[in-house]
Amino acid sequence: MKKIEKRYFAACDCPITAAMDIIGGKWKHIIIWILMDEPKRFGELHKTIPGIALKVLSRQLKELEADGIIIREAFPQVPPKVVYSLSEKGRSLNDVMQSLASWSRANIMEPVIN
Amino acid sequence: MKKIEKRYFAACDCPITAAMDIIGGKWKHIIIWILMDEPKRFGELHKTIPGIALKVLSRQLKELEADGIIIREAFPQVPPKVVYSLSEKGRSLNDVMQSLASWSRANIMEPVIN
DNA sequence: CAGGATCCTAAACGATACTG
DNA sequence: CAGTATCGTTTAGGATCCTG
Repeated sequence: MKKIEKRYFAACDCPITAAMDIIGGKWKHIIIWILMDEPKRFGELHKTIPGIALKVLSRQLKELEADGIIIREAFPQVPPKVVYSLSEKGRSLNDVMQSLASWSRANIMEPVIN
Repeated sequence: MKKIEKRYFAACDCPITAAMDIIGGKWKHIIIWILMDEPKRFGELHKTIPGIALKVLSRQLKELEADGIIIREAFPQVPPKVVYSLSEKGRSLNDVMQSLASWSRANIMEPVIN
């Protein structure tokens, strides 16, 4: 599916591209980071991530689900309730995320709070 | 400079964005990965990374230099010679890169060789 | 509440030609 | 050799409205 077309660099011996392909982009890593804490509903994610458009959040979630990183669980009730959580594979990204976080904290100056 | 405009998520408590901002994109992590091995000239990088356009490689290198990740050393001779290498800060990304690489190797199926 | 549909913008990416 | 200039393409990201 999607991933196949997007994986350009298997030719070079850079084994990082696969991971970057999954956590790359403007929001994916943030979503994963948040879900690493605990499962969340769609609306919660939307509120937790300031600035993300509904459609974008929706699509990112779908892509992460397609990549086997997160699990979407829909409860058939009115109003609807959908809970997103990390899969086993998603949770295996923890080391990567911690590594990224610790480098960020060590190397980045003051964040822009506003 | 550039980084400031591009850092959107300091508001959320996701400390990963800073690192993703630097190694994100389609090529940055590949360039860093290659330079992690040894310094390379512009043309070598171009040959080592199949598919990257000259203009794109050039701009990525400039951005990485601006972020303090790589060092550009130009030798004033004809024909010109320019060598790119990782700075101390760039080399400090090694843990992150190894972490990404090991996750990728563990989780990704067959790369598309062609 | 969770999101799909539609339309739009900005920016990333790319191919080719050219220059100091 | 190491790029820059120019132009074109692609796609991620976004605003708004609508629906089961």
